[in-house]
Amino acid sequence: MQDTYDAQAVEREAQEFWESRASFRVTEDTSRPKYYCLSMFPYPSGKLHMGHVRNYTIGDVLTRYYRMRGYNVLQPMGWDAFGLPAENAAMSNKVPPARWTYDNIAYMKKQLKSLGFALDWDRELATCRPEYYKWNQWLFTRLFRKGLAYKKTGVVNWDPVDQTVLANEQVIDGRGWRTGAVVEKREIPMYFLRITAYAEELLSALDELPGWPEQVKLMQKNWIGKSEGVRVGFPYELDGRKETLWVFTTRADTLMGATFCAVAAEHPIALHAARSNREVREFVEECKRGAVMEADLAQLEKKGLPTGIFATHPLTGEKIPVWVANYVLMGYGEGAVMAVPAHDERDFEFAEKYGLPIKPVIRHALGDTVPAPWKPEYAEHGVCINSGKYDGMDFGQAVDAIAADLAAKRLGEKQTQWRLRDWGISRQRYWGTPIPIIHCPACGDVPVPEKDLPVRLPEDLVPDGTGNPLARLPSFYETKCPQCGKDARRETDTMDTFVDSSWYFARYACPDADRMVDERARYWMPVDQYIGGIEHAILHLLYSRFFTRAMRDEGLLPGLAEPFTNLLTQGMVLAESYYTEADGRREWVNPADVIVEKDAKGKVLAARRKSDGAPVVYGGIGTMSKSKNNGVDPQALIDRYGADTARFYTMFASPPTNTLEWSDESVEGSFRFLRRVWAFALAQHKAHKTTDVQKDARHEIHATLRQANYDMQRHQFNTVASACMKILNVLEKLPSPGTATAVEGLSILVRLLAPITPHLAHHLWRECGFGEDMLHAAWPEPDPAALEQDEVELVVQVNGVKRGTVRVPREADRAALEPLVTSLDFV
RNA sequence: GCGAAGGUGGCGGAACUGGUAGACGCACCGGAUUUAGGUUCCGGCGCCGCGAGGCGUGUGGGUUCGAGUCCCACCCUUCGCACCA
Repeated sequence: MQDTYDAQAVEREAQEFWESRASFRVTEDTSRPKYYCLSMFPYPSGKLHMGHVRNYTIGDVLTRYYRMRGYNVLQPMGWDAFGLPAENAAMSNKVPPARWTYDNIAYMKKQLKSLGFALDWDRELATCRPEYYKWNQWLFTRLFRKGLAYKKTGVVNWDPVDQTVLANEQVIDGRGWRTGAVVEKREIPMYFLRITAYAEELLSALDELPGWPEQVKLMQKNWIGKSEGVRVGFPYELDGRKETLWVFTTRADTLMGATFCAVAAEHPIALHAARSNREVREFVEECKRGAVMEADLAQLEKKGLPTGIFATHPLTGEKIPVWVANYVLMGYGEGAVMAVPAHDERDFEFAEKYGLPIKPVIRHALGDTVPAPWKPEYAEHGVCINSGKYDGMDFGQAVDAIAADLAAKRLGEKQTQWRLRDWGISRQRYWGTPIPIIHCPACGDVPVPEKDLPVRLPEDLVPDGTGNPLARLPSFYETKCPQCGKDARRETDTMDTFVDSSWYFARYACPDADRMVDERARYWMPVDQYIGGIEHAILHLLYSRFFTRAMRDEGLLPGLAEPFTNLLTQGMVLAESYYTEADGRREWVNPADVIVEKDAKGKVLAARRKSDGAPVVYGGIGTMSKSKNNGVDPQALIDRYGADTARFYTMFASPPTNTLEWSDESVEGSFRFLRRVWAFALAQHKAHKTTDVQKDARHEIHATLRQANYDMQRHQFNTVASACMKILNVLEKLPSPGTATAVEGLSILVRLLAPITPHLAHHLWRECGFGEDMLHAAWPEPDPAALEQDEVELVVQVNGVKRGTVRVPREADRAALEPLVTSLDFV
């Protein structure tokens, strides 16, 4: 055994050992319980970032932990390889996205291997390969024939200078990121997946996911947004034609207080008014400017204009004005709302601003009137007033009565409304899965027949930022109709990359299958533990739940509804940022190049740049980003301290679900700990062995182990790491090496460390003679004799009234304790 | 704007059911060893105070014998967004 801890040598040796034995290759084995541990696959952006290291270390700790407990564990890895950054890189480097992507994959794979993850690389997949995206296309054509995929118009961000569609990300403050031009909304035909067909099931099944964080389930529930209400019709006339303006409301009890209606700028009424009224036309134009991002729209000042059109109130017969308003969205519900200013905050503000009538129809906690300013009580349920025959009814009675009266007039009925909308998957971009549709002038939209799949994406194009190069490539889009054989045009839009990531977990079970998935998926699915960033709490996870059901209903995954049994959402990795300021311009300085000065108590006094000593300003803590130059390259960490230190640090520094704030100093502490472990093991290695048992130390080690076992179960890896440090502290204080307690303590410590620092554990396990391959060493199960509590709980009473409990060590001398609390009684 | 989560020393975090707040690590301070140290070891370390003591878990209230933990209001930070109907 070497005198000093040489991480690089230890890690090389362990990795070669695992490689030579194919330690992590797994097959279906029905004799053992299976455990499918999956981390969200990376986008091949170039190199690993700290978020990857954290994510995959969590997965690897669980993988190795379950392996040591005898499970048949699958941990695969692949690449979410389609997407926008590859096109951007292509534009700046003049290299095809494919080339850039494959180069990145090769480099990042090398990095992942250097971290020693227990991955089955035989199952690697990349979504940009035809063998993979063929099945995106295949499933799409199946869903298309079923009507679960369909075409309609959707709204996109349009850059009028580059004549191209922009992603939300490419719109900055309402302008195109390359051109600076004000972005416009534009409606274009797109393909949608009918996720709303599964809305009810996606919602109700959340109750049967005990292994998911409540927070994520709640966010999904709110996202799906089931609401029970009434669809109400307001008749109106347009150029002599009788029409009905339909709105949806959850507050039909307030219908008698509706004093106007508001429609979206894209609504037919608004468009009609725009033709004859210049003001309305300008307002509609104004609403079209700007991006489609809903978070931005929500913060716009509420504005509107009367359309000059009046609708008839379905109950009173009164004429009420129809306004066009920027806060009404065409994509939600009917694109129109009825406004009840007295009992809705937004309508209240709007009515106040434009002098529209406010008619209270509900008795609320503060009375029968609704004086400004707005009070939340106005929106609460109450008894109807000023509502004619509905006076005195409560919410439920009024809704029932009004819905019945509307139904009698054929102007309404009860309806369930969902917030969830169908999923638009068309992207006017090159680097994605081609949508397998052929547009035939005679036959219409024809799905590509199975025998012609995949529709291959040419891999040698270089986009230039002015639209999809596929649309300029006749050899791609010129084709024949598969039905009639006449000239036809192939669809050039590609799929949203969320399609790729909505089923990859099932493909890992059978990466070489000649079908989308085969029977091996029945063995491995569902994923037992899924790990990934909290930022995917809604979209990716919801789409995956939808896809699993769609695949189930295609007969691909019989009986499977939920893809992920347990979900762990890791927190973001954050870092401090610093900048220098000159002429009002900020230059961001990487934290690695900053020296921080502290006072005698460790408080930060000042910071300066290493190179020239220039003072730098603290820019706060935040996610690692290029713009703030505060990224920490994990490769530097691995090169300097080794993979085990990187792994130990990321586990130890913070509980997995919290944000992790980067700290160079703590890395050093982790490395120092591993070196101490090495030194202790070396001393045992050299020592003369005795059978001496140090009772107190042994007791403390086992107590710490029990706590660590418990913490591992609840995924508190940071306290497991702390437990390792505590055990070493105990071991180092033993009077002499080589005792039975020292040897047993070391074997416990190494086994506890094995999931976190597998290379070091592997090496010490062999050197200290515990066995050849520690992957087969059982996780230390608590000693049943010691399982009895380490502490006993004493109930403290005063005059017979329970005043709490006191925990004392089991060995504590009760007689010695009693005098300290003479006024109390122990029970 | 809406939905979700979180605020504990100089820092990351412990504290399981309401019961000694600050485990473990970092930083910092003191000491020892060392030719030296960005080494190792030992000790100290919430704040105020010479001290006795007082104050302390974002802020302000409340429940309780007892609150980091439960309730109400507010402030701040982070994540998500297809705004609300």
